[in-house]
Amino acid sequence: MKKYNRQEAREIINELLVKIFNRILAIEGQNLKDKGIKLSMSEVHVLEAIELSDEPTMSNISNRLGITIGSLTTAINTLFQKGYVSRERDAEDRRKVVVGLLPKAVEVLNEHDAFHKEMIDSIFDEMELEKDELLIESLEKLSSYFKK
Amino acid sequence: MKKYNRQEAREIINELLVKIFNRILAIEGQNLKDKGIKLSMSEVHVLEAIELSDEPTMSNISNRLGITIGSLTTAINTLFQKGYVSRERDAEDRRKVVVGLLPKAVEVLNEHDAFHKEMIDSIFDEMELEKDELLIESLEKLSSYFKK
DNA sequence: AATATATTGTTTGAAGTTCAAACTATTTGA
DNA sequence: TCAAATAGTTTGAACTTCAAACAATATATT
Repeated sequence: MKKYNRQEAREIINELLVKIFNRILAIEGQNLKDKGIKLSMSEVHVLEAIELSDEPTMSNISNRLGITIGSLTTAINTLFQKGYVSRERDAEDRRKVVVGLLPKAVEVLNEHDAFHKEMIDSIFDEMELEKDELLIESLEKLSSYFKK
Repeated sequence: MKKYNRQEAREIINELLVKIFNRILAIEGQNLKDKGIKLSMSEVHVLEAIELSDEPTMSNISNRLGITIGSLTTAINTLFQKGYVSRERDAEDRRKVVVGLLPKAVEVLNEHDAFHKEMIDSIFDEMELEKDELLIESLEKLSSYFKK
């Protein structure tokens, strides 16, 4: 196996961090277009964040996305207007707004999920990574490192 | 070592791809602010693309960035106006515009580079990844996979 | 050489994303 | 009760990007 010194390793990780994610975003965006889905990637991310929130209030969703509530309000406005999400005040605490996914949104998320699975599967297949326990473990470490 | 099945592995990679990149962007943006650099991340990316281009014409740079030439023109306009880059027509082919980095830009790129190195070093340190040849090799594969 | 076509960039108008700050409504705590 | 905290919305501005129309230069064809 080729030996990597620290400098090479750094450059590889650097490149990975800098370039790859952009490329993935572009690929995903193209996929949406190809399927005739009239949503931007950020709108899809909003839908994902709603799906993943235990209590999908404006605060929780915006927090998960790392944007301000104000920004989220405008995003939800258009998603609501386009018929992707519902919104209503919480009966218990009427300051809160609870957002819900309408069927149209669920459909998009399913397609998006399927696309992701396919992409990752093809990575595994082409790279024969299936049994790289160490890789997965390391990626998990990398992931948790950035959660802080 | 914990065993990961394909489904778990997929979810971890998925999460990595979806979330980490945004976080890194945010961290880098904050770093610029902290250092009093009045540039956005996209502007820094433009400078990086100029640095990495063998022949930094508008086409080459925009191509590397994955944006249209038109978009790049507006970006270069402001970077030029702020004194970060030079621009001049190519003497050989007067259709081309060759962009250059001025000292102010070089300084920013050096700082940005140093920050990246520091970030990756601290990942290595904290995660004790230094000797994970396999990880590096796998990341390289992952990286080259997305270059296609 | 003259003309058509291709290449390289710029400009313009529009849309999308985001933020900060001012504001409204509701809840909680003193 | 009344002040402070919390949850969201609105507004105005900046930034990023695109597509389409346009201008200039270079290359190919006749």
